[in-house]
Amino acid sequence: MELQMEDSEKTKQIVVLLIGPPGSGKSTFCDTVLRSSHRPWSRICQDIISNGKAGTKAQCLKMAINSLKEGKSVFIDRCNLDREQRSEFIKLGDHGIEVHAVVLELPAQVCISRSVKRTGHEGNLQGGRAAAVVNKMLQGKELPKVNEGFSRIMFCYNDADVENAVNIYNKLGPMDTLPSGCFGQKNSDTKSQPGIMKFFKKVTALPGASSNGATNTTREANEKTESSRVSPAKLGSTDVVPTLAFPSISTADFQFDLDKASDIIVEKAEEFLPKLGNARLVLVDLSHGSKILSLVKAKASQKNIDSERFFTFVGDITKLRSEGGLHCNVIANATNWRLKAGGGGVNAAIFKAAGPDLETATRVRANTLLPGKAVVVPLPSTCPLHNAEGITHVIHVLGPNMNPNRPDNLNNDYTKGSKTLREAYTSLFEGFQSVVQDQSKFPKRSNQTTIPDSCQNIKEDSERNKKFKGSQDKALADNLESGSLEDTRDCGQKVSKGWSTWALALHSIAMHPERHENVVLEYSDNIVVINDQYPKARKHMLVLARQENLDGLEDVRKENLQLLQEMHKVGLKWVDRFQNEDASLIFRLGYHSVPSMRQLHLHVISQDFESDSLKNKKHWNSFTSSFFRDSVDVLEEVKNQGKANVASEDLLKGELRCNRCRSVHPNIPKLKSHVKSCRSQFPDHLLQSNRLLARPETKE
DNA sequence: GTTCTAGAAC
DNA sequence: GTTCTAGAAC
Repeated sequence: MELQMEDSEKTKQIVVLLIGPPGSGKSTFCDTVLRSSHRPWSRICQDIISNGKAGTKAQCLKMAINSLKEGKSVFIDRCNLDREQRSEFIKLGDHGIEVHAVVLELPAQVCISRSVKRTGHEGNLQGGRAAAVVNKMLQGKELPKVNEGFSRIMFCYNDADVENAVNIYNKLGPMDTLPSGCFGQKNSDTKSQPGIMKFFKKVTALPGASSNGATNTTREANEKTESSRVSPAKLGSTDVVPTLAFPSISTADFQFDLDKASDIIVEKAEEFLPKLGNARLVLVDLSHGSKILSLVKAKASQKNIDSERFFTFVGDITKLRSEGGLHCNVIANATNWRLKAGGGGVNAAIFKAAGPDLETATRVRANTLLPGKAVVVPLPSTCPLHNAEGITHVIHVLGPNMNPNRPDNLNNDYTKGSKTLREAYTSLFEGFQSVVQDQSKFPKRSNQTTIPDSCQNIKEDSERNKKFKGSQDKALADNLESGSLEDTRDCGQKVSKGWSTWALALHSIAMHPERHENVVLEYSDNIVVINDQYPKARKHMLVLARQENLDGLEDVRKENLQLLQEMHKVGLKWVDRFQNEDASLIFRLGYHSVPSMRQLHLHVISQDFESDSLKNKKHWNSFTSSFFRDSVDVLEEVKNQGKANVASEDLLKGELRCNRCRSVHPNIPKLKSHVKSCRSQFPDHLLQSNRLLARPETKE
């Protein structure tokens, strides 16, 4: 007891090994503790230790030693399922440092389904593979024992146990220690498993612990559990939750009233949380004494807003993960109307930390920003913020200017100011919402990669390289392969990597229709209309979008809706023209799920498919399977869910079916001869919603 | 995206 | 033998 008292006077570092399979909630555990603990922690996660990618055990050990030297306690966030895997980390405890284990023994099904569902995990375990991996790992599992060298082991079997454990470490101050022993284990092959509730009684009864923080900690944790205000499954539902970190808009330079601003922040957070799934919003400020943070914190708690999903955080918004242990995949930038680096505060810091990549990526999206508006900018994977902090998007947002010493201020008009600030947060949170939706449905994208995921990237790179093959010199190819260079051809504009030269033709026409008079049928500021060079039917033309960075359907977002509507309208106009010439022509308007050529283009194609250029299965299936996405459906989807669904390229390899009667044919010539004479009605699906455009008298 | 062609399918 | 496809090359 005496010893314990003495020890508690000094900082008492600990090493905590998390033990559990993928999906058991290890990362969430660490993140939650790191977020609010007063003890300096370092989370050592093998999944991201190598520049955001999976690394080795040796790297983890090295980093752990460094962190311990810096006086931090460490979480070892890797599976650590067998004794051998754990042994070297236990040795870290040789110099008076305690080594703890927290065992996340959640039902395998829970872990598997989380692993399968997860889209933002820093590791590499998505899709159905997860089940196999988790199962295999669990087979080799050895539960930790005190005699391995742990001074303390805690077992968690459900979310409530996990929450208790989190709280215990959460509240553990730098001087505090926790009682030694084995806690919470269910099937007792050890003697000391009093179960979680018994454990609390035991701890509060410990005389030596009564003066240190651990007692209070555990008691509070206990009370929290007993009052059962903890919503289940809040913890560990995914390992990395989509999180937006944002600074308070307009309250620094623009001198917006803090009290009013905090009302608006809380109001908007409350409004958006329900729309954001499990995603989190974090208000960040650099200083500990931040008034806006405390105001927001108080108001949020008054309104009973879920503090797991909306909270405040003190730290540098550009170093939240590396220095604060808080992983935010999206950060907001309180920017200036020119969307330029400089000025001061957050804007300068973010542009500086992100390097020139951010400026380039921003320029592609917008040149200026109005107060109340926001623009979402995906960070290229080359960007330091992406690599080091796991930030995939920066959302620039401009708030109202209430600073009387600055030009264009609102002259203390808070009616207008508040309206604009509300609008700013709405734009910001909507932007975040669109990112969350993208990332949950399309976790893989090379130029807009969400979370480091080496396997996906490798796969995608090789896919892209297929298109790329043979078109460039080897040096460039190698550079692209390693992801170190961006393609700077074509007007010197940066483009996402991987498009071969032939695939750029449409992009070039879209950007410079005036240079392609011979093929361009018409163009406006937003669209270019051309005949398809290799028409796959009697009439086949393309409506190209003229917007940069809109390479295909996958890139389409809500903000492009108007453009899509215009493209559709122009397509309809041409259908009308063609049908005036030949009323028997029947058309469909739509997009290829995955285009071969860069630049979003709408196909306007007659359904006869009478063409010598239609030569192979890929041609046929790209227009007649669900790989072809009808423009009407795309419009609906973008309107309702902020993006369009895209079908798998596998559909292109499917059997050859007649587009009318759906009969199967063995090869292209036979299919074509059948199609030429097939007079069956089109499938029901196409007869609905104007997917098929036919003149009334010819509609069969 | 197309062209070319080896070799599979018939 | 010819027809047709699939994959490499561009």
